[in-house]
Amino acid sequence: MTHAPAPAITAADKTFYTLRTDIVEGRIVAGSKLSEAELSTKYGVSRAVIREAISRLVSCHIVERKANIGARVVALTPEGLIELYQVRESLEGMAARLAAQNMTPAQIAELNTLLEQHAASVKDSQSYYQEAGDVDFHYRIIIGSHNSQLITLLTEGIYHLVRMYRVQLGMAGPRVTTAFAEHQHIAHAIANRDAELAEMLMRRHITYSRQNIEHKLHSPSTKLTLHNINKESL
Amino acid sequence: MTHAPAPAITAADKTFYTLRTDIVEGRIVAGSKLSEAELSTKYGVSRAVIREAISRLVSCHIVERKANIGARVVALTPEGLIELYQVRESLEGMAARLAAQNMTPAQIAELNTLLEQHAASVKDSQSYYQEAGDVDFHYRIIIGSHNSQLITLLTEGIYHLVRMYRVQLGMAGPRVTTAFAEHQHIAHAIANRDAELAEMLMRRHITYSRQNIEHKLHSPSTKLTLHNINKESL
DNA sequence: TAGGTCTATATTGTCGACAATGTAATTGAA
DNA sequence: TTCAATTACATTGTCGACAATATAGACCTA
Repeated sequence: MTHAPAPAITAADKTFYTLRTDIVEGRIVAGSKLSEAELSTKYGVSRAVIREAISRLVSCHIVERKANIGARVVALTPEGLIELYQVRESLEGMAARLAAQNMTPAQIAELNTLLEQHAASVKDSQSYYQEAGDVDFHYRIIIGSHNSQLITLLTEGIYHLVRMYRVQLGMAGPRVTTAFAEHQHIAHAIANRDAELAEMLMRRHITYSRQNIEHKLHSPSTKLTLHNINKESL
Repeated sequence: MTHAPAPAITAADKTFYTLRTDIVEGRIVAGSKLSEAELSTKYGVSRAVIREAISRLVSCHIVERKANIGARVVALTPEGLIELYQVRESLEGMAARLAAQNMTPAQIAELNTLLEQHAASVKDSQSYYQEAGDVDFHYRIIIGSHNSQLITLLTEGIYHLVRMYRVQLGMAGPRVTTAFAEHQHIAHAIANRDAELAEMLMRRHITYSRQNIEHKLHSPSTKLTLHNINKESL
C-alpha cells in the first residue's frame, strides 16, 4: 500500500513529467504560451506526444487551453492562491479525518518515526524539515486516508500547484518550529483515532500556512516578483 | 458570472461529451474495455480524436488507462461510491461555506426562488424535484462559492461520477421531502451569511444522501444489478 | 498432460502530412 | 490618416500509416 507514483513508460509520460517539473520549478515562466511546434523540437518528440502531455497538464490545472488558439501556463495570482488553499483545507481536512479512521498501526508508527526525525533536524538545521519534511508529513496522511479519489486529487493535482506557488514565491520563511508543533498535535489525534479533532487541527494548520504564504505574497518584494512573472506572459 | 459549460468546438470536444454521456447513462457498460479502433468507426472520427476524448475521460476519473494495454470504464463498486461521497462531502461543505461568504444578493434571491418552485412541485408530483431539482440546488451553491478550482473539480469531475452511480443504480427512492427541508435550512444559513452553519448542514445533508444510496446499494435487488454490471467487464 | 517458448495477430503509441482556424500584415478606399 | 477588407502566414486540429508492445494460439519438450 505504498502508492508508488506511476512510472513513466511511454514518451508522453516522460514528456509530461519533464514539462510539469519545468513549469513548477519556473524554468517555463508562469502565464507564458506553450507552442506545440517549439516544445516538439525542444524535447525531441513529435507534436502528438506534446499534445498529450499538454492535455494532461490541463487536467492538473497547471495549463489552460483554448480551442484553436493554444495553451498557456496558468498565471500565479493572489486570488488563485487563496482558492487553491481553500480546496486544500477542505480535502486535507477530510484526509486527516479518514486517516484517523483508516490508517494501519504500522502507518501510524511510521508517521511518529518521521516526526522524531523532524524533531532532531529542527534543533540544528531547519532546512531539511522545511522542504521535504512538510510535504512528507502531509503526503503520509493523504495516503493514510485510504481514499483513492482523495489521494489522486491531492497528489496529482493540488500539490503540484501548491509547490509551483511555493517555489516561485521563494518560500523559505520562518514558521518551521510552530508548524512542527502543529504536526505533532495532528499525529497525536490520529494515533488516538480522534477523527473530528484530526480534521479540525489539519484545517487550522492549513489556514495558518495560507496566511503565511499570503503574507509573503502581499509584501512589497514579492509583489514585484509576481508582477514580473505576469509581465512575461507575451 | 453564469459559468456556462464550455461549448463543443472541436471534434474531440463533441466526441468527449458524447462518450461521457453514453458512459454515464450506461449505454457503454461500466467496467468494459474501450477499443480505440471500435469507437473510431462507431463515432465516425479518427483514432486521434478518440484518444483525446479518452484522455479527458481519464482526467475525470470516469475511465482508467494502462500504458500499452488500453482504457476501460471504471467499475461501480460500493467502496468507490463511499470514497466519492466522502470527497463530495468535503468539497461541497466548503462550497457552502464559501457561498455563505461570497454569494451575491442576486444569487441568493435566485436560490430562494428556486426553492419556492420546488416547494410547489413537491406538493403535487415529486418527480421534477427528484431529478433535476436537487442537482440545480447544489449546482447554484457550488457556483456561488466563486472558487473556480472548486467549481471545476465538482462540476467537471465528481458530479458526473455521482450521476453515473445514481443513473445506473436507478435512484428514484423516497427522501424527497426530507431533502427539501434540508435544502431550505442550508439556503437559510447562506442568506444569513452563516458560513459555519452552512458548511455543517451541507455536510450532514450529503452524509444522509450517502446513507440513502448506500442502502440502495446493499439491498438484494441492486446487489444483483451491480453484479451484473461488473460481470460484463469482458 | 503440463509447462514453456515461439510465432501470429491485434491493439496501442508515435510520427509526418494535410486541413481548418486564428493572427498579423498589406492594400485599398473614404 | 484611418478604417475595413483581403491576403499571407503561423498555429492548432485531424487524419492515415508505421512502429512498438501486449495477447492468444500453435508448437515443442519433458
